[in-house]
Amino acid sequence: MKAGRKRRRRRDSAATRQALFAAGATAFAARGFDGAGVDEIAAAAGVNKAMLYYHFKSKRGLYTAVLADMFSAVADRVAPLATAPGDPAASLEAFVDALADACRERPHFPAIWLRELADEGRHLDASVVPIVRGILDTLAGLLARGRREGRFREVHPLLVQFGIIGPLLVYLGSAPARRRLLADAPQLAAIDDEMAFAHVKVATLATVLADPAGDTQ
Amino acid sequence: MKAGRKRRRRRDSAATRQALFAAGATAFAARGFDGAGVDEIAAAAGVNKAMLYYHFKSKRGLYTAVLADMFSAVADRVAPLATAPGDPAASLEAFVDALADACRERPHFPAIWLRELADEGRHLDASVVPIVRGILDTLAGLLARGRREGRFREVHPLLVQFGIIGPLLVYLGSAPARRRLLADAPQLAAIDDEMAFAHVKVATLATVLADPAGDTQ
DNA sequence: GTCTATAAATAGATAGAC
DNA sequence: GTCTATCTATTTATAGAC
Repeated sequence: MKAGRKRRRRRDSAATRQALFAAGATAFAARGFDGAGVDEIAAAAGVNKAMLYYHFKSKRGLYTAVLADMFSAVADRVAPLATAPGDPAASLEAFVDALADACRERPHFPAIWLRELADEGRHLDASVVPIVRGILDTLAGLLARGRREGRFREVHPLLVQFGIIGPLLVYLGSAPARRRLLADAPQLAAIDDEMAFAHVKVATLATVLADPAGDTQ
Repeated sequence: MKAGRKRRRRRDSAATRQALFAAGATAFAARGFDGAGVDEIAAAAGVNKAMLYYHFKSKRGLYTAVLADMFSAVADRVAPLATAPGDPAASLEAFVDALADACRERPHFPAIWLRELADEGRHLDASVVPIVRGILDTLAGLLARGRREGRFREVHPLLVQFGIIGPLLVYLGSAPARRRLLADAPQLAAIDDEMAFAHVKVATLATVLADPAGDTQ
């Protein structure tokens, strides 16, 4: 009975933390770090505001937890691709899929990343920086492998990175804005997710694949 | 003398307004609508805070003025491209250049647009919506022309739009963040603007150009 | 048109009871 | 672990003198 009570308490605590996390992620995506208020976050989570400070220490602490979860998810997925066997082009497509999957599981992901890019890293905790950096290093490794194997041209990793996340984040992150702006043009607003991902892959491969003729420049 | 005084007063007033506009654009780009404070904006402009309300009515009024200037500049530049004579592919590259030029003249442009995309249109005044819409319509017209002439495949205008502005805004808008995150890897951080624009053009054309063989699917 | 002073509201954060 | 009540700082905005 004592143990039972303990277990229940622990589960409730984890549920509270999880509710705050989810509400925070949603609020930060929709309104940004400065726009989201701790009052609304707590209200949306259905818990008291003081709980936010108990579980995450501060508004910034909650934000950092959301960011770490986001970027870790991507980093874990893409890590194997830098040294994976097989066609580098397939690995590059898998890199796009990994990003797309992480975004699908976390609807708050694209908007938060878009804001973070514009934010001069002001809200980016030092603990998250290496994670983001790891993602870029993985892509650079993948591109180097493709080049060693003669499949890829020499391209700047950041340009490839931006060529992928740019359209992806803008497409997924602007969905709410699109619904407002294009409410009167449904045929314009209608896009299929898979079509968008395929588009990104075509565009990306076109910039990195070596000329079939064989010259690398 | 009376006229002279009048003229001088008018010029000073315009200068005040212009200083507020510039300071506001910079602050909104760096910190977002909610993150930027009217106090800092006025201080950065070197004028009194009350002047902001006199000239722009509210913080939101200033923000709307900045947005209208941004999107009007793009809309004006691209407008002729929908019906321009000549190769549609060249027009599409000119579309990219028009965006790039507007960003070059307005360093605040990319970051503000990035934030706006994530913002569910919350800070987008109704007067600005048709301007943004016009840009998209121009691109749709350009793509339709290219398809009529057999040069382009059938592609969703929004995908092309996102394929262009995504990398472009992310590349240009993340410059401050990049300087922070990649301070220790200058060879990674070093990108030439022209290289980035060329990259975007290659990626875009690859997704819209019809197969040279002639089949449109 | 420009400034000073201040109102009015809201923000993030904490102390302490339970 | 959770809630109530509150503190303090900051924010947008305005009234009124010059």
